[in-house]
Amino acid sequence: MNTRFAVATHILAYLAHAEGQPVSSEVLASSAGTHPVVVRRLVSTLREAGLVQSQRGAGGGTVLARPATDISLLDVFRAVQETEPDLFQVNSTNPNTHCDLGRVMQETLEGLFGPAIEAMRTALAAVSVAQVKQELGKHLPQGCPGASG
Amino acid sequence: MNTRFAVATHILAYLAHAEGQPVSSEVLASSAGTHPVVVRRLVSTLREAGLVQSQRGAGGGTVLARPATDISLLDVFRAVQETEPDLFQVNSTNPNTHCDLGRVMQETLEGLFGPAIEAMRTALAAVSVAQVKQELGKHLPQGCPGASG
DNA sequence: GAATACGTAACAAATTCGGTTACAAATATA
DNA sequence: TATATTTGTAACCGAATTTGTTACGTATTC
Repeated sequence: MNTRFAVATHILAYLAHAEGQPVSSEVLASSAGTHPVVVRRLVSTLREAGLVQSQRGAGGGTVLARPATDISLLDVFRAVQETEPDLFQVNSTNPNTHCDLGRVMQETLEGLFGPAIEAMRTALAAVSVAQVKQELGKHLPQGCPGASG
Repeated sequence: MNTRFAVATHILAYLAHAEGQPVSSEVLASSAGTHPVVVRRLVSTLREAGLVQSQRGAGGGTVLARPATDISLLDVFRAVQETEPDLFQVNSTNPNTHCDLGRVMQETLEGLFGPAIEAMRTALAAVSVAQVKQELGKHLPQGCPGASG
């Protein structure tokens, strides 16, 4: 799987910590251990999803579009995993023409996987970016930016 | 994502329907709309996981290693998704050395994603291959192999 | 011994992903 | 206005993954 979900969460947690101060893609990239352009790509996606806002030019950067308590991991997941409906990709390439078993199998599996996906969504929806930030603070050693205390 | 999970489930449902009669990779491939070697590769994985048994030679093929009611979708998922623990891959490549935020973020996300993954596992564990076969029968038009009635 | 069928290695084409460079557009500031 | 900063995005590369395919050895039945 790709790392977009994790990096996006990383970015959002960082923005939550910045508390409204615009953060540049360079800083975010440095923190997440990736390239600024990768960050900008991700931020573009997050912006389309309405999770962040960006400002060009000197002193610009990205800020959260709404309180961190109002952004769930499900929001993030939906934003960056454009293939979310295919989490369990069911399409077995070329379904056999014989009674169209392939299509039927697809329908059946979708129905059976549904509860699994729904369960995961529910669990993701229960966690906010604010919580992520809070957890991060707990785990960070003292003296680090974002550390509690 | 890859189609292995879906194809593997397809194969197992077919084997459940065959009720102990060995099924060749050619027949399975035809049903799943793929190549016999692809099936054999998958079957190899399922065999290592103890879900099926194979017999070489004329009249050979693959059969379920235990009752279809005792094989859950979670078993299948675990067997074919060797990257299961990375369902939510957290590693953001090169964590920044600064306070090792990358590692901390990884720990934090793993802790927060845990419940989501667990919820999905639980839901997958609740569905057996026998149920898949049964659902398939319901969806198949009458007169097709496996159709109910 | 011949036919059947699996087991597996090897390879190619397609896709995906992350990183990188490059450059236009926007914005603050001197 | 001129310059520095920063985003937005296209383009490309290399690595990895996935699927399909061929090839061939091995096991089993007849």
